[in-house]
Amino acid sequence: MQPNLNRLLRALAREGLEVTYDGHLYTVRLLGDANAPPAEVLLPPDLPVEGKAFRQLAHLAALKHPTGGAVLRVRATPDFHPGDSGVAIGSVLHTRGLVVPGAVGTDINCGMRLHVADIGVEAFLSRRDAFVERMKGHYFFGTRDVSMSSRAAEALLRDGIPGWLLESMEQPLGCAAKADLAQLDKESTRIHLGGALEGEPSWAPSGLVKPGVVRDAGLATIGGGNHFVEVQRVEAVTDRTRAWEWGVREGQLAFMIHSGSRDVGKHVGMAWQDRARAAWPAGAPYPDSGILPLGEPALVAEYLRAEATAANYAFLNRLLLAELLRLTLRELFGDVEAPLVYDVPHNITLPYEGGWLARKGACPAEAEQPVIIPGSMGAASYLMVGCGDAAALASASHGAGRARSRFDMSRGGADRREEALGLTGVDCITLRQERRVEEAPAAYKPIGPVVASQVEAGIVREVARMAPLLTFKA
DNA sequence: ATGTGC
Repeated sequence: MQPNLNRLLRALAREGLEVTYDGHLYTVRLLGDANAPPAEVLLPPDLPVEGKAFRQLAHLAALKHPTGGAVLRVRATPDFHPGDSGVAIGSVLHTRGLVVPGAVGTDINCGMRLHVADIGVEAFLSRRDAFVERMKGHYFFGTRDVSMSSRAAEALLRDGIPGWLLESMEQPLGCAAKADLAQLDKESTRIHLGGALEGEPSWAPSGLVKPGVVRDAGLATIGGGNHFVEVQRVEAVTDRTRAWEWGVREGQLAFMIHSGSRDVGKHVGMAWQDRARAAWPAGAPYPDSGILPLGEPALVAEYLRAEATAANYAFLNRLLLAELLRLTLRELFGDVEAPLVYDVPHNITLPYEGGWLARKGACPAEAEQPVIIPGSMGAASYLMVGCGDAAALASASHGAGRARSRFDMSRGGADRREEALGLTGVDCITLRQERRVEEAPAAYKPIGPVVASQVEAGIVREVARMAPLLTFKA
C-alpha cells in the first residue's frame, strides 16, 4: 500500500469524504448523504490513487434528478484516475430515470479495435520503413480518400456500419471503392452491437449532412491524447480454444486501434452538456459537482439518439483507420486477409438492467465477449474474455490508466531522459515529439497488476497477450 | 477528449 495512503484518507475525511480500503476495493461516500449509494473502486495495493478522482466519483454517486431519477450504483475500474470534465476516467454509472451526458463526455464511442494477420515479424520488419512511410502519409499527411455519398453519410449516422455498407455498395467512393465490402459486411458481426446504433443525422456537424459527395477531414484520423494505432506481435496465447475461435494464434502480427468520434463526439458532447445545464429545472439546487443529469424522458431519449449518432461515426472512424492499414499490408505483403477480431466502445451509454450504464473509459466485460485492454506504449496489451461479473457492472479497465497527468509529464519537471520515461527501445512514430513525453510509459500505471487484479476479481480471463512493435501517435 | 493548454 502506498505509504501516504492513510494520510490521504484522513485529509479526505476532513473535507467530508469517507474512503475505506480492504486491500483490493475502495469504498467512497459523501458523509451526510445517506441516500447516495457508495461508490467502489477496484484497485490493487501499490497502485497510485488521487484524492481528486475519489471526490469526482463520490459526487457522481450522489447525483439525483428532481423528476425522481437516481444513481443505482457506481463502480470504477483499476485504471481509475481524475477526469478533466469532472467525471473520473474509469467510472461506470448505473442509473434509472436519468442519464448524464458528462459521464460519457465528448469522446463518445472512444474504443478499441483489434486485427490479426498471418505475417511473420521478420518479414514485417524487413519492410518496416516502407510501411511507416505509407501509413504516415495516410494518417498524418492526408493521402487518404474517405469521401462518400451523402446517402452513405446519412445512413452511417442514422444506422451505423450496416447502413454505411449498404449505401457504399450502391455507390462506392473513397476507401470503400478499394475495400472488400463483402468482408466488411461479414466482419460487422464482430463489432460490438453490430456497430449499429439508432442515431439522428441532424445532431452531427453540418459538414456531414449535405447534398452531393461528403469529404470529411476527420474520418480515418487517430486523434490526440492516448489514442494510437499500434503494430504488435501475439507473444502468448493463454486460452487456446477461445483464441482459435477468434482467429488469434501465437506469432501473428496484431493491429490495435484506439480512437473515437473526433470532432463529431466533441460537437455532440459539448452541445448536450450545455443542454443539460439549460434544462435543469428552475429552482432546483445545482449539484455540487457541476455535473448535470437529464431526467425528462423525452430529453433522455433525444440525448441517447445524439450520442448514438457520434458513436456510429466513431465505429466508421476505427473501421477506416483499419482499412488504410489493411490496404497498405496488401500493397506490401500480397493477399493478406488481416481479419477483425473485435471492435468495442469504452465510452458510451448503453441499456443495462432496466436502466442505463454509462461507461467512461471502461470496457464492457459481458460473459463470453471479447475485452481489449491496451498497455501503455512499450508495454504488453491483452485480449481477454469477459465474465459478466455483476459486482463490476460487467466492466473492465480500458487500459493501464494514467499515473501522471500530461501537464505533469511535459511541464511538471518529469525526468526527461529516455530511460526514465521508459522509452528506450520504443518505436513511436509521431510528428509531435512532445507526445512521446506526455504519453511515455512512465506516465502510466503498470499494466500487469491492473490486469491481474481484474482476473483475480473474476471480471475477465486472459486469452492472449501482445507485445508492441511500433506505435503511431498523432 | 480537442491540431488544446495547464
